[in-house]
Amino acid sequence: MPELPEVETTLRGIEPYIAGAVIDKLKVYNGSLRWPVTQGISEIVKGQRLLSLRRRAKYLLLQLEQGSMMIHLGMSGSLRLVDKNTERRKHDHIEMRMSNGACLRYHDPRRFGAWLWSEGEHHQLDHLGPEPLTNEFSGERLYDLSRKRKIAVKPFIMDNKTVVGVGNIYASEALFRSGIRPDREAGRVSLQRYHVLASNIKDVLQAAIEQGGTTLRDFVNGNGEPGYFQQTLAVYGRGGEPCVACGKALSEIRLGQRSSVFCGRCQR
DNA sequence: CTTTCAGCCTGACGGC
DNA sequence: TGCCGTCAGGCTGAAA
Repeated sequence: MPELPEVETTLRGIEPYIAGAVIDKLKVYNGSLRWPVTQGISEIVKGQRLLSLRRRAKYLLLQLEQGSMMIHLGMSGSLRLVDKNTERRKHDHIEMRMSNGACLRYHDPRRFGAWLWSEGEHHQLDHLGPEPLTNEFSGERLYDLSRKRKIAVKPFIMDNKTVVGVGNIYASEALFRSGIRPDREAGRVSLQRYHVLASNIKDVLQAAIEQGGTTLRDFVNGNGEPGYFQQTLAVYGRGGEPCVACGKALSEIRLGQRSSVFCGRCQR
């Protein structure tokens, strides 16, 4: 499940091999993704130079001479660079061949991802909050946005309007590090504690991005799946197991349809 | 306005 | 062995 660090790692992994090259061919084998892949995209992008790549939230944006392609990896998507003769795997839905020989394949078993072209803005980006690793995202922002909000703090920080790129794994870990219960009302967390939380969100994401850097070579003839799983997770996926800090069995509840694991002693 | 929730999809896994 | 139900989860859009 790619979260922001995995998307950032994917960007850094593929960018050196395809930026500046011309798209020779884009082949869509199965365009039935989260939204249908843009009609006629192969003809639109053929022969266009890929000018630059960037990331916004968990979206990858590929700037072309005319318009841009926006890719989302959804729950199970990945991109990898392969030799063009490599046999296509099951769930390899899109292939992009470049003038320099690079061949990029989009793999997505659950097809929750997206691959769209637009001449102008991609409206999915219209109402996104700030990037977590910028100064726009801060404890003050969390505090200000949460006043009088009854929503639990965990779904509050996972809301893309609050801050982008904080999925279930990193929300759970950041709350544990901050000693805040995930089901606490967002409006009942102090400014001081939101400072700590914002700082921990930045730290866990930054650490994961740095770890991702060690797996970049996997994007060339590798599986294209960066190793977020290598990161030590204190609570995520550990319901019932002992807290790494105090030993008490970790609690597991559901918030906003997502499993939430926390320590009832360390988090208040 | 805020909050909740169904639905999209496949693979892994547990129970029988 | 295989069948069935459940879970995983980002995001949207509709309902409450």
